[in-house]
Amino acid sequence: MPKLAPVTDLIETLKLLADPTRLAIFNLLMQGVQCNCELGDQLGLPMNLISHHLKALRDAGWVNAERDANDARWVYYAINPRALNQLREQLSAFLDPQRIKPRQPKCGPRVDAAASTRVAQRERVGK
Amino acid sequence: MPKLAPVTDLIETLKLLADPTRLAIFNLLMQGVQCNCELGDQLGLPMNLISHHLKALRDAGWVNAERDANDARWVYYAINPRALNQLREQLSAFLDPQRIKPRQPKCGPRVDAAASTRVAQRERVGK
DNA sequence: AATATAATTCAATAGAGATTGAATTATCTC
DNA sequence: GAGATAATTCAATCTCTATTGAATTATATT
Repeated sequence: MPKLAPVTDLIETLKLLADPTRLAIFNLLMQGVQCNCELGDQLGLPMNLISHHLKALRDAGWVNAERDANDARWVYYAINPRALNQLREQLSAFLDPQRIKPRQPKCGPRVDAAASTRVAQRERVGK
Repeated sequence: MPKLAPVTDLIETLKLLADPTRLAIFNLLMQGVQCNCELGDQLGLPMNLISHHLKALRDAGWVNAERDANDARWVYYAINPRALNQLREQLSAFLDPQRIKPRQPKCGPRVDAAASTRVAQRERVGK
């Protein structure tokens, strides 16, 4: 079991987003409120499949569901704006270029006096 | 085949990032240059697996590889800063809250005169 | 109450890709 | 050149989960 602790939160986020169908649904919701059947029509997919992915998005708290006030058979889905912001911040923090620091790899020949000596020796020998 | 065209680029990006092992590798590289064996040690994973994921990251242009100048057996891996910025921008654009527009779902009972009428009628009938 | 509609749930299948182990390549040291 | 070391490549397996089809739930209409 590898040491993945530092990224366990993020991986859940990314796995959720990384499915083509689910991402396409999410993308349509980013254009505004939609109902299940409308999503299915636009993507050419059956309702139960849409439902399945919407459940995953709801369980994660990314999407809110609301029944039609006049006819409760219809359910409208919308992006949860708070969750969207958290998502943005989570990714932005992870990908922050400032995180990259100058660094000496711990393995490999040391780039120090010893190494310089070795190089010098090799060059002499090579001649 | 669903209409996923709008997200085909992004899905490649996300699939690449959404694997726990690969993300852990990426995360270590975000801390600075590392060689294969060092990554394997820290994650407790075999070199060939590390290699496999590094290849995927290199193929995508996210990671650069450079051989040690003194001993070419060692290869050092580092995040490609340009690619990192593109990645950030791609995700940031997709998740931009500004994209969400007010919208009437096209299905469901119309929230218009007809609907109001229906509601009014139902209420009368219900009584 | 009976029928129709929107959506969800459930069980089974199928497919993608991560992991594993072995073989191979490239480079260095002696 | 022979042996050692870092890394990669290859083929086979295993696992996870998206998809599919059928059954079920919830609500509305007549």
